[in-house]
Order: sequence, then structure tokens, then C-alpha cells
Amino acid sequence: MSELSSRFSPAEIEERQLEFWNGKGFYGPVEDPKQGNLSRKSYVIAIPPPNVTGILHMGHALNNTLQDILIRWRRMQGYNTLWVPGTDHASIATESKVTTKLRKEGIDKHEIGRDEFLKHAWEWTEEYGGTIIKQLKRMGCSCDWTRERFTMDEMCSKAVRAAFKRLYDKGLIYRGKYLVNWCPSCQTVISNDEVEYKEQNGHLWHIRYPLKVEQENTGETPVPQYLVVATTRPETMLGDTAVAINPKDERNQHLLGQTVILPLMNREIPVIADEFVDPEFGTGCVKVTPAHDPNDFDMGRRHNLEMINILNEDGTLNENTGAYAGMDRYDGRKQVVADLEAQGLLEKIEDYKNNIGCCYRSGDVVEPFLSDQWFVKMKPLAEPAIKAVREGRTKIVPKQYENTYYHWMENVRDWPISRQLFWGHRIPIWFCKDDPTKMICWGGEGNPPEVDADPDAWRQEEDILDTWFSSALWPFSTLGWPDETPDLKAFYPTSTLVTAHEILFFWVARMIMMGLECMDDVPFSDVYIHAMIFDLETRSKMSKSLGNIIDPLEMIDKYGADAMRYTLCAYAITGRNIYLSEQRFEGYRNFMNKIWNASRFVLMNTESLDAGTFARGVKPDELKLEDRWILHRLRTTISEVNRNMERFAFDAVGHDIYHFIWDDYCDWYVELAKARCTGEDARDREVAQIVLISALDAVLRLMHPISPFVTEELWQILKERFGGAAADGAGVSNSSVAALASDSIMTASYPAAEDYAEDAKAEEAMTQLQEIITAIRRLRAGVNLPPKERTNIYIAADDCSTRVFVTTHQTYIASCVPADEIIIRDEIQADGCALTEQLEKLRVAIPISAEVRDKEVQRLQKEIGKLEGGLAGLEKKLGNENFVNNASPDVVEKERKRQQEMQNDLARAQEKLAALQG
RNA sequence: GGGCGGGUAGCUCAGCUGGCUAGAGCAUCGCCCUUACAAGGCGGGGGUCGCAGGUUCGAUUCCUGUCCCGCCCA
Repeated sequence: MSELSSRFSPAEIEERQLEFWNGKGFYGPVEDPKQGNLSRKSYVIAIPPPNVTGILHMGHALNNTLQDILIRWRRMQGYNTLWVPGTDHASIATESKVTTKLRKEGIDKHEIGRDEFLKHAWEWTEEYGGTIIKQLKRMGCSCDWTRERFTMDEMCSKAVRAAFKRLYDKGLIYRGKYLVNWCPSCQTVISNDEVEYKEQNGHLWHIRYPLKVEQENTGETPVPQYLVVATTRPETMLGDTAVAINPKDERNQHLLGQTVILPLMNREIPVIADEFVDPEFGTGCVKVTPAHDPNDFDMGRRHNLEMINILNEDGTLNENTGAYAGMDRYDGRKQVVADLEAQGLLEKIEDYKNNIGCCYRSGDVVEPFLSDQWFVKMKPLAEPAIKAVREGRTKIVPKQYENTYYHWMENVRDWPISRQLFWGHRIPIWFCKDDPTKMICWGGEGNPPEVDADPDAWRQEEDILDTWFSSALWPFSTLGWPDETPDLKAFYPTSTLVTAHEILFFWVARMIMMGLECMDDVPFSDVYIHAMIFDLETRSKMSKSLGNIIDPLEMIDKYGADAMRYTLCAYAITGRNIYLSEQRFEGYRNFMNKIWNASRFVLMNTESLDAGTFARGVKPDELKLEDRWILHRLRTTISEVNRNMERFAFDAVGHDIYHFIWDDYCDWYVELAKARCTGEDARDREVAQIVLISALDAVLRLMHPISPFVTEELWQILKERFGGAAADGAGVSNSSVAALASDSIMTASYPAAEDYAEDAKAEEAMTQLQEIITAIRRLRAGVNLPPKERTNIYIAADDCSTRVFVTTHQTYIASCVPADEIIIRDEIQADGCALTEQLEKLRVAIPISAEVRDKEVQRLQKEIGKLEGGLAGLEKKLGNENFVNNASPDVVEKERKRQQEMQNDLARAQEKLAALQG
């Protein structure tokens, strides 16, 4: 046999297994739709495409570990599985990275223009784009790499154009006004992350707006004939179209429904009620300038207010500002303030610090600017998407997210899809230069025929589409839509989407809408939402700036991919944050070492067994209690694991397997099997060996989806040693013999509970024996008996059947605790020469020599003396009023707790002493 | 402000349809290098299940109120 080292070294096996799996082509579906009809049920996952230029972080590692667990599990269960991998072009992130790089080289993206910029962006993508995919492969992700996609590749781009055209033709895409960031110096729109916020010392101007109708004066408190609003940008008042108050604001109730005369413009504007207004801030009255402030823009939409643009593209005031037209916005500000003051409408000016958005390039102050943008109408798309979830055609796990989903979908707003960037899918709309109302939407490749016929008459829309637009098509664009490919027919709808809750709206909801719209079916039947990874120490998101990143690749290097995957699986709780620390990885590395060594034990102790004997198996009546018990425990574990996989309880799956391997198989079964493996009874030795191997094979298969490398490595040795013979149908090794005929553990069948017999009696008997053994060990540990020292063991039960049970199974007790003799009686006399413990049905005792007893008595007396002394001091302290009244409460509390603990320890020691002194 | 979730051992979390002496891992304490594994073995200690009511034979679990903490949307 190949010698296993006594320590598990992941680095030595990972690369070899990756090459093996890849070479065998195990990653793709067993039945390729292109080859014809499929006999198996399919199970499909579309990867949440990571950013093409991204690098693997712990969130990706978790997300993809869970997907790989699911796909490997279903593959072993016999499904025709497909996991489609790929990456996302991530307009904003990628463009900003490329822009930064170019800037360092002294190149300005706006100067070089779209085509030149795209060359740089593609270069960048080609250089860094493979990184995350390589990293996923290293983790062991069993994606079908032959089907890898990219949102900007030809296949996905075709789908984007087709979807846009489809929505456009149905009237679901329209052009409307939206606020964008405008840089007056560059005279261009800039994206959100090109805006840099700088704190500035500004002012808050308080301006009086006269009311139109004079308030009736009741003679009590004179009501002012104006209201007061505050602003940091007084010139924007020229574009005000309302004043808003909070509907619950009591002090301003009288203003509701009134009309205000906008100073300087003499325009009548209404006072409206809107929840947005903070009634506590200033006077509780807010001027509303929908065309020049994002919040006001939203209010304007809610109340159908007129949106008056007061700026020209160069930052000067436009014709809508009357007398101020042509002035620069800052000159206009000065003039507006001066005019207000002259009219007595300026109440006061305060100093005010605020954050001002500036253009990263020119440094100029960015203006919110009304411009033409493309939108998707959401209502008609949202309704069927809500229905699909309500009807359970797509289930969201955990279920509470369904509420979040409904809430968002029912209040969904139209989706602005234009982005003022270069890197992405350019909107497939062409405008007629002569007639701006004339436009063509073209869903095919290249240009529409009209444009080719007369290129100079048309110009294509400059904007590109929001990245989420292409992401929304991902589950079917990756399968070939709009073409009716064999893949699309076979694999849509997909089965499970695994993602984090932060993109439930951005992505999940939109995929459901687009799936229903384009494919007339939901994109997946289950959405599993996992938690997000946080750092345990800082209790915050992992980020470069905080320096609290735990790098998955570093964890793989240090602890192995298997341990990292197992850790993430075991901590994959739903719906909350996962607080990770490096220590956790160490724990599961130890677990990998445990199963490695358990396998090492099995291999070392089964050298005398041949494949034929193994395949002939064991008949049920040849099995001993512990054999029946471990097979029963295996059955229970398999059943729990499958149940927990079904409900995405990955943490429970991890615990089930961990508990079986460590606590049942290693701590009890292997220990009991040790003597049999070297025993005289040849057949009993074989039985133990066959059960050891069968259970090991089963648990390796059970665990393979979580930790594929180590399980494959160990399983291949089992296959080499015990595979190859035909099962004869006689018993416990059957399912292992069948499984070992596969080339790889990843294509072997997943264990089924039915393969192992249920045996409640064995379970009950073993539990009882475990209790007896543990009780005796407890007694021994209580007097610090060295592990090898033998004693007599007394077991007393008044119930005859219990005595028979213990008599029948006393060899188990003897093999777990060093015993001279096991004496079974109906009672034990307490004579001070024994330590005893009462269990439910019986009493166990060990004798102790006078020497040990004396030593123990001395030790206890010393301990009691120490405790009494300590307690006396504490009581004195706590009895002292000065201490109790003056010391800080938590110190007093701490001392009280200490007192309680010492009292408990004292009582226990006294009890032990009393028993020893008989 | 609206919505959603959480508060269980020192820490991180399980506990599913009300029913075990409320569990696990890590940490901690004691003994042990026993020929698979010291990345290990054996044993121990540690909880008012946030607080106050209610329903019930029975509540960590269901209901009401309350305090605290998160997240999302605005």
C-alpha cells in the first residue's frame, strides 16, 4: 500500500486531484443535450458572475463553496448537473480602474474617446480577467469550464440587444428626465464614483417666502406673513416649484394648502406635505428644487411638480432665471442674496459645514443636472414576478426574505438603465440627426440597415446600459438565448441560485422579471440567500482600508482548500453575518487531519483483507453490537445530511458529518475495533475490517461535496485496495462495492440511508454502555488515576435484566477502561474504600487503595482548607458596608459571583470527602 | 420615518411543528506523549434562553408590551 504520512498535507494532493478531475471531464453534464435525449433529471446552477477584474475574497469563497457543495451532491445523486461559470463586465468598477490607470499614464479618457478607451479596457480585462476564474478552480469548484461566459462576450451581448429590443417594442423602455452629475468645467456627465466629496465651509441662508393669502389674525399670536426656508445654494431658489413640510409637523399645519409667492421670480408655488421633510430641522419648511437636487427630484416626482432647469451646460444661469440669465452660478448666487437682502427677505446667514461633490478631474463643483435617460417600466414586469414567488414557483430561502422581496417589488420604481460610461453594452438606439423624434431600435448585430444606408444621417445613443441589465439575463443568456439552443431547452429554468441578500433587488428580482418576460418562466426554482462575511475582531465588513481581510487563498495555502471549504460550510448560517477568524480554519484543518488519520488506521489494519472477501460482505447475523450500532448511526447521519442539504442547512450538514466521524466512528467504533483487528477470531476480524471500510467509504462519499480533495485522495486508495470485485448481495459492503466501481468519488453514488439497516436496539444498548464507561472514567479521573492503572470495577443493579445486560457486554467495558475484574452485584456497600456514581439503572464504583484514598483525602482537605480561607476573606469583604457601597457595582458583582463559585466548589469537595471517609 | 431580522455558555452560533437534565465548536480547567492522529486522548466546570406580562398541564419556542443591537429602503 502507499504509505500515508501521519499528518495531512493538503498541498501535496490538491493539484493532483484537480488535474485528475479536469482530465476526466467530470465537470460538465454527463448527458450533453447536443447529443440527443436526456434520461436524467437536470440540476443547474448559474454562478453569480464575479467582477471580471476582481480577485477572490471570502464572500466569493463562501458563495462558491456552497454552490459546489450543491452541484457535487446532486451530481453524485445521479442528476445531469450543470454549473455555468462566468464573469461580469462590471461597468463602473472596471471603468474606474481603467480610468485610474490611464490617468496615472497621463491619459484622459474623455480626450481619447470611446473606441480608444475600449481598447485599453479590453487589454485590462484580458490581463486581469482570468484571475478570479483561476482562483475558483483552485478551490475545486466543479463548474463546466467549457461553458464559461462573460457578460460582454458575443453570446451575452446578443441577448442584451435582443432583450432591449423586445422591451422597447413592447413599450416597456422609455426615455425620461433624470438627475445626473454634471461637471460644468468638463461639460460632461460623470458617474457617481467620479465624484469626490470635500468638506467646505459654507453658509446656510435663511430666506423668507411671502405667503399669498394673508393669514387671518385672531388677535392672539400674530402670524407672520411669510415662511422661512434655509438653503446652502440660494441661487437654486430660482428653480423652486414648491415648499414642503412634514405632514405630521404640528407647528406648520396652518401652512398646508397655502400658496407662496416665490421671491425674485414672483412665481406662485404650493406648500406640499411630504414625509421626507425633517420637522425638527430649521423651521420645518423646505424649498423644493426638483431639477437641481436628488431629494427634491424624488419629491417632485411624488407630487408631480414642475421641474425647472435653471442652468446651462457651462454652469451659467439660463433663460428660466429671468434677470439672472447669463450670469455664472456663483455670481448669480451673490446677486440673489443681495436682492433678497434689499427686499428684506433675508432673515439670517449662518456658517455651515457641508460636503460638496467635486469632479475628480477638474475639481469643479458638480451640479445635479436634469437630463434625458432611459428607463425600464417596472410595474408590468413586477406583477408577474410577485405572483411567481407567491405561487411558490420560485422559493426564497430563508423565507423571511420573501417579505422583503414583496415589499420592494410592490413599491418598485422605474429602473434607470442609462450609464454615462464607455465600458458596457451601448444602448442600441439610433437618432435621426435631422429629426430628434425619429429613432431606431436595433436588436441585431452591427448597425440597422437604415444607418448603413446613410451613416451621416444617424447617430447612436452615447450611453451604455446598467451592468445589471445584462446580469438580469444571465440564467438564459448563458445558455444561448435568444437562440433556441439544446442547452437552453435542457437547462432552463435553472434549479438553485446561491447569493447574498445585498443583491436581492439589484439582481435576483430583476432576473425573475426578465426570465418571466423573455422565457415565460422563472429563472430558478430556489434562491438560497447566505449570510455575509464579517471580521470577528472588528465586527465589520472585511475591507482593505480596515486591514481586516482574511484572504481565502492564504487560508488555502495554510490549511488547505478542504479545510477552508469545510469551515465556510459549517459557518454558513442563514440570514445573518458570519464572523470569521483565522482560528476557525485551524479547527477544521484539524478535522481533516482526523479523518486522514482514521483512514490511515483503517488502511493499516485491513492489510490482510482482500477485495473478494470485502465484496462478499457480512451477513446481518455475523454483526456484533458495535457493528450494528455504527451502521445504524451511519444510516441516521446520511438521512440527516440529505434532509439538511435539501433545506440548505449547510451548517447542520457540516455538524452532522463532523459528529459522526469524530464522536461515533473515531472515538467509539475504531476504539472497539482495535482489539478485533488483532484478535484471534479470523472471521470476527474480517467482519470488523469490512465494517470499518464500508463506513469509511460511505462517510468519504458523504463528505465529498464539502471537502473534495482529501476525500478523493483517501477514497482512491480504498478503490485500489478493495474495488474491483463484484458484490454478491450478502450485506453491508454492497453499496461500497458498487460505489468503488466508479472512476472517481465525485461520480460515485451519494450514500442513501436505505443502504444501512436501522437498529434502534443497538443504539439503545450502545448508549447505555457509553454511559457506564464514561461514568467509570469520570470516577478514575476524579482521583487522578493514571490511564494505564487497572482497578476492579463494581457494577450494581437491583434489576435482573440490567445485570444480565452488563454481564453480556462486560468485554466492552473492559476494552474501554483498564479493569482487573468486573464484579456485577445487586448492591454495593459504601465502606469508604470505593468511589461510586449512581446512573439511571445502575451504580458503578471503583475501589481505591488506602494509599490513594489517603492521598485523595489529604488533597481534598487541603482544597477545602483553601476554599474556606478564601471564602472567609470574601465574606468579610462583602460584609463590609464601605466596600459594598463604595466599590463599583461590577466589582462587587464579580466578588459575589466568586463567592458563589467557591461555595459550590466547597460543597462538592466536602461531599467527596464525606464519601471517602465512609 | 417605513420595512425586516436578531438578543441562548467567556466568544461565535444551533435549537425546525411548544415537551429530554437547553446543545455544538472555539476558549477554559485537571490528568495523560496509550503503537491512526498532541493538528491527539480521557474527564470536568460554565446558562435566570434581553426584560415584564399573557396563553397553556407545560414556553428558549406562541401572543402582547418594553429595552437594546443590526441590516435594507427612504
